Amino acid sequence: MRNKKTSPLSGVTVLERLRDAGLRPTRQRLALAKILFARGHRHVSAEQLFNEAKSSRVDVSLATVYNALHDFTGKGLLREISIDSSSSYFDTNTGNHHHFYFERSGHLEDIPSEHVNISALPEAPGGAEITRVDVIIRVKA
Amino acid sequence: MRNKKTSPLSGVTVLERLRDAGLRPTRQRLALAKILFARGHRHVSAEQLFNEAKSSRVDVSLATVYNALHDFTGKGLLREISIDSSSSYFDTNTGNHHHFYFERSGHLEDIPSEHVNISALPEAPGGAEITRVDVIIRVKA
DNA sequence: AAGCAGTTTAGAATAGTTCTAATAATAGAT
DNA sequence: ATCTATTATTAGAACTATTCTAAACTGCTT
Repeated sequence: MRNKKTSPLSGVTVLERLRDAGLRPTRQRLALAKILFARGHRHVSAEQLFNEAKSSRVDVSLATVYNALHDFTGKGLLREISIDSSSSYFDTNTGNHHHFYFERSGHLEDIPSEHVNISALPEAPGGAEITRVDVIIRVKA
Repeated sequence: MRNKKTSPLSGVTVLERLRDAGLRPTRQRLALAKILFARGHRHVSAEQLFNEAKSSRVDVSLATVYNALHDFTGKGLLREISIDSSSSYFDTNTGNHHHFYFERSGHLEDIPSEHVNISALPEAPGGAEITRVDVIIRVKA
């Protein structure tokens, strides 16, 4: 086996990120995490990630892609979004923000939370704790 | 032929509602519409509606339930909501409002639009038209 | 009453996701 | 380094929600 962990920047950082999250940095998880976190924030479906992995000659099964996405989500590295019941998206931006949803293309775009101002939020019934507030602006495009 | 149009939203009114929407008031659509619109607003899944129909000895196929839900949605009698990628809900309240989503039970509850105040909505990219703005408040219950 | 477009239906098909249980890899102790 | 217990990966089967198919039926107009 070549390629120990001599990769420039991405390799090591991604590895630390997995370790810090308490996830074993396996070959597959590292490869997927690199694809996910290498560049800026993105929204991916399981199928998309699976295909990208294949294209970059990373050999992972679809089940592993699902496992990784859920593991990452469970540890707060990703956030799951279901806008359209046909499939889920995973957002690498786990901070507080909202979304434009382009109905025609099914594409998502982040809206920084400062750009949306919500006032007068109602109390949750029975004093239940609010997990989060999602604002989805659907646009016809 | 009792029960002609004694209650505001039963029998005849439902029939008129379908006709006005340009939908043929078939036996099945009438029965489903009665279940949906008889009482106050509600959120139903296809499976739920199918079961309620069975319980009230209305003989409809699951395919017809799906057809009806989509036809009603297409004509503005219902509004589709996908919060959880596992299944869709149809809301008999088609007016402007938002939702509490109870994560544990998967239950939905309406929030009148007056109870949420959104200011500073961003422009849609490329001047695209905004179809609607959904606010989902997820609560841990 | 007759014809036809619009509906319904059972069951097959599909899409996305999860499960199974066998195999392999990792972390930590030796 | 090696051993071991634990955790991860995998192919393929299974599952769930939904859509499709194509044949039978119904409500509407004439």
